[in-house]
Amino acid sequence: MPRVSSKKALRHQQIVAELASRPAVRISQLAERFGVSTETARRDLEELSQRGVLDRTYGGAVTRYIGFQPAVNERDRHAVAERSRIGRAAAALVKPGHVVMIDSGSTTTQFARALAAALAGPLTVLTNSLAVATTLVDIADVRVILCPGDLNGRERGNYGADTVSYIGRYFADLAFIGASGLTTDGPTDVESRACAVKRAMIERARRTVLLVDSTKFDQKHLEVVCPLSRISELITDAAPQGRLARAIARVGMSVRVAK
Amino acid sequence: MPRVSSKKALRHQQIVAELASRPAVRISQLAERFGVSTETARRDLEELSQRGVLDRTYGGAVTRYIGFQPAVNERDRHAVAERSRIGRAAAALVKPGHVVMIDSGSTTTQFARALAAALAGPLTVLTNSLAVATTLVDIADVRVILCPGDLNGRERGNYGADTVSYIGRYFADLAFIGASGLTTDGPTDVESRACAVKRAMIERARRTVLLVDSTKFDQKHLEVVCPLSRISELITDAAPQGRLARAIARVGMSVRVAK
DNA sequence: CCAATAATGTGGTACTTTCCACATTATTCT
DNA sequence: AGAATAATGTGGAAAGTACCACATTATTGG
Repeated sequence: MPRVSSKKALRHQQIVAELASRPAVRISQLAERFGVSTETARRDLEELSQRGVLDRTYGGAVTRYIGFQPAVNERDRHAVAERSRIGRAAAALVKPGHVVMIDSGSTTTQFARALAAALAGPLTVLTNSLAVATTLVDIADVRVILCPGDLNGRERGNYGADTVSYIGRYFADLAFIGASGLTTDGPTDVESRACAVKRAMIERARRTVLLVDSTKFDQKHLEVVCPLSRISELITDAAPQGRLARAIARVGMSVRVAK
Repeated sequence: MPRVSSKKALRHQQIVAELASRPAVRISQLAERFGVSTETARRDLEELSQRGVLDRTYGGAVTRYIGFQPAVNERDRHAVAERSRIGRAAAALVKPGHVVMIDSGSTTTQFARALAAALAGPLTVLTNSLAVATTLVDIADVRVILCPGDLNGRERGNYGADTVSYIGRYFADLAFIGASGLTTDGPTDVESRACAVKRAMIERARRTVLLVDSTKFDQKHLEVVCPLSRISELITDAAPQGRLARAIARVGMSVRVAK
């Protein structure tokens, strides 16, 4: 597996991140921004296009996933950048041959995009998210297993008893989970049925990686997903502080701040 | 006052339509297709961009509208009108409160669109197609149940043993099935796993409606889905002829020609 | 550390797009 | 019909992009 920190892979990730917040990029802009020749930028786009991550146009490229990313106002675009960084850091944890479970949500969708851009080698993905599924399905060597269930229109994901019991039939190396909040009691979410799906994934994975941006810290929502101790690793964009930081340290969770 | 039928307005409409089925258009292509100079095509895009309908790129434009469909191939694009008519006719069979199963495919996707436009009253939809699911999920009073399975990238649908056994847990009033061909032996398909899913739906539905356009008549493909006698109704765009017509009459299948 | 390989840059040519001013051709209004 | 206006085409210069072969510079694996 190529090092995620190689210059090329980094550019690829940033290109994908860029396309998450705007519909098109231009080769000349990319070349200037990355400080590389236009030829290199062109080769980047060519490669990503080959892998099905984006579509080439004359002079640039367009995103292939229009339909999932409204992201218009500046604040949203900012959040996209944070989530994209988190996604990239998380993608580095995935090794060839892994079986991973991916929750639904905007952060995990960014994670899927980063994975699509960075991945080389076989991978099996089980998810209840349509966005994650469609992002990864065109990538070579990736097998996507989509969970059944009642389709939730807002989240574009499957929930319900069927979803939970289906997940129970699999084992995974890693589960990547999002949440609406992270408290000293554990991750929380506004939606009960989403919590049940997250729990099911956590139960069936050797390790659980929680992906939340720092705005979620200390946000209490309807339901606690699981105790902090069930989370193996936290990936976020800024280090937790105070009580939350102490609670995290107490349970021995490793924290990675994506930069 | 701008006439809607002016050449310019017509081009504008066609450009927008084009961007509904592909992510990007190129000025040189548009100029050639419309038989106008590239300068005119450029002015078209410039104007549409000004009005917020699309986003300019170097050499072309990309759609600003979110929520479109996965790539359809060139051949499919031509038969859109026929399939749309078939879809509308099929939608008339669906009554409030029904439980329907919908196969994956371009014709059944058109059917889902027609259903979304025509529907009044509650409906439960079980499908293995991501396109069908996303088309219907936002419609009020429609419950969408998405089958599990291995996601097939080309078809944007779920297939496999899980899909089949999941379908076996439900009962439906109607199953809407597509096929690559229709012969005197029954509907045929190029893909074995797709056949298995169709069979499962047919098995669990009181009545089965087959949606195929007339270009599929007498097309033999890899595998026969089921005998003709298992199909309750055929909806197509032109009446079958010769042996096929006689075979259809013999089993008492009703035929509806959508116009 | 060296050799092999991957990634990147360079330079040149051919092609494409942009932009602009202006000519030409519809179309509309009275 | 005739004038005014809108739409479109033309041509050329400037800029941008694609493509290719090859040189140069990392990076990787022994």
